[in-house]
Amino acid sequence: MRRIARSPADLKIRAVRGWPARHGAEAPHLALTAAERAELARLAEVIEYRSRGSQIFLQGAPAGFIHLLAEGVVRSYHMLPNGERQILAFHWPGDLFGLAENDRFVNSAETVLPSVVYRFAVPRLSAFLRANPALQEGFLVKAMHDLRNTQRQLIVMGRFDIARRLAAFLLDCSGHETYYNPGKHLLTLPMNRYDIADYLGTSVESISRSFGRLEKDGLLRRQGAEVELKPAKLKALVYRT
Amino acid sequence: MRRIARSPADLKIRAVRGWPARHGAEAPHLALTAAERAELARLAEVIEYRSRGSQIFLQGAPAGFIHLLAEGVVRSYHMLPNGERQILAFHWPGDLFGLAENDRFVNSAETVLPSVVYRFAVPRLSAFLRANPALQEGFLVKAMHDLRNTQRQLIVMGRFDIARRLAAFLLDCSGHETYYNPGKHLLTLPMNRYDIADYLGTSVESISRSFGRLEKDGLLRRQGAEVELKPAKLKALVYRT
DNA sequence: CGTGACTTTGAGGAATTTCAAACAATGTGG
DNA sequence: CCACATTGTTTGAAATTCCTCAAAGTCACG
Repeated sequence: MRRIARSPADLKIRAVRGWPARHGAEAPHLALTAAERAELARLAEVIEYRSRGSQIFLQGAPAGFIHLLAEGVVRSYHMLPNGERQILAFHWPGDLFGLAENDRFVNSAETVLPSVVYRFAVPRLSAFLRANPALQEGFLVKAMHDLRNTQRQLIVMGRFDIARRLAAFLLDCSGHETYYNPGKHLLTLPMNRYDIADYLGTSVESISRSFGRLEKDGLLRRQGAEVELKPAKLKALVYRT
Repeated sequence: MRRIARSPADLKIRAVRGWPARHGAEAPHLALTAAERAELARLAEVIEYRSRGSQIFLQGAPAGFIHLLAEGVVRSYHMLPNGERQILAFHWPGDLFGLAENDRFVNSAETVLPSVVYRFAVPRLSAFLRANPALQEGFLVKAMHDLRNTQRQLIVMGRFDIARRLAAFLLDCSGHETYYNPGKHLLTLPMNRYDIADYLGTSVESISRSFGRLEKDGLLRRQGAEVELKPAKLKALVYRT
């Protein structure tokens, strides 16, 4: 972990409004003004994590900060007393993370890849948001965006079998163009099978078998560390029947 | 469905801050001023649903409103193309509901019991929140509260077997004193077994068998429509091992 | 008192987990 | 640059949980 300088240009918040402000195609990121970005960047400490699996914070620790991912991939997870791990979300650039309850982090966060994080002290950020209603509205929009996504995941966990969960997950990942080549339909998964299993509420073995099943049925092809997707067929599995 | 007059006194928002504003015991509801309550009540239309199972809105319908439950119990659920239903949340008085995406409701909502709902037109509410940063902060706090709860449910669905899911659910319900007598440990469940099954991602039969299992193991006793809980034993099952 | 909605029980079958082990990829020190 | 250790992935077989189908029991209400 190391503090570095960074330009406000890459500060962004990934969220779409549920109720669009104006109609038409909805941008995947909030429209922040240059001034807002600069101010936010000034408030934050920028932290670079140089390796995979770096701890960003631990559940139960005093929670004085809000985190915004600038670059890389992060996992938020919760450990149960028996050692089981449930990954609650993978975070991509533009995502906020680090929910608290009673001033303690509810979950832990670790890098999946080397990452860069903006870290905001809560009191300073709150004060700033109170003074900037437009930005605070942006944070509200982001929270509702995350709520929608978490609810969607709840549907997946409640009603899909493992192969279908995996298909839904792969389609989600393919929404992040840094790791997906839409021309060749080639997905480079940044996380390993254990991560996927702990995210989808199952075991590594079941994930591996589901990959096998989807491959046998022609919905994807494993190619070393990469996966060639057949998006139409995957969607048919996820959304039909 | 009927529109009725109602006093702003019962308008409340159920949420605890993750990062308490001041230290000490955290109130279970946001501290709204009388003026804020009155203003909000003035903005809203009050709708009374006189029977169980009344549709409040349907997924896919144009989403012009935010809903705030004043009285009763409501379920938010999502229907899959094959007719399966996943209940995403039960709402209690003080809960906001009705998430949208692209101006359409993502989920449906129905009353579980006769209920009273404040309905806010989105443009008017947004304008009002923009002009009242303190209230908008309250809505942000509420959204993060709901996000925490949804994540907790994700842990339950991802890592708990059915009996443990049920135990966790019953403990959640016992947090609502309208339906729980803490002296006698007597819980009056407002929803039926189908609702519980569709919330916990399982079948009615499994719910029934889990009730049987928990009863046999002495964690609860079924008494007609009510359930006598042994909270300590239920917590031991949910939080240990 | 009958009817429909809700709940419980039983039995067989399917999906998934668990345990074990082999296999593949990756990185490190000699 | 290779040998070896480590991490990550896949496969097999047995055990378990849960689902599905079927049916009986229970409750509330007109």
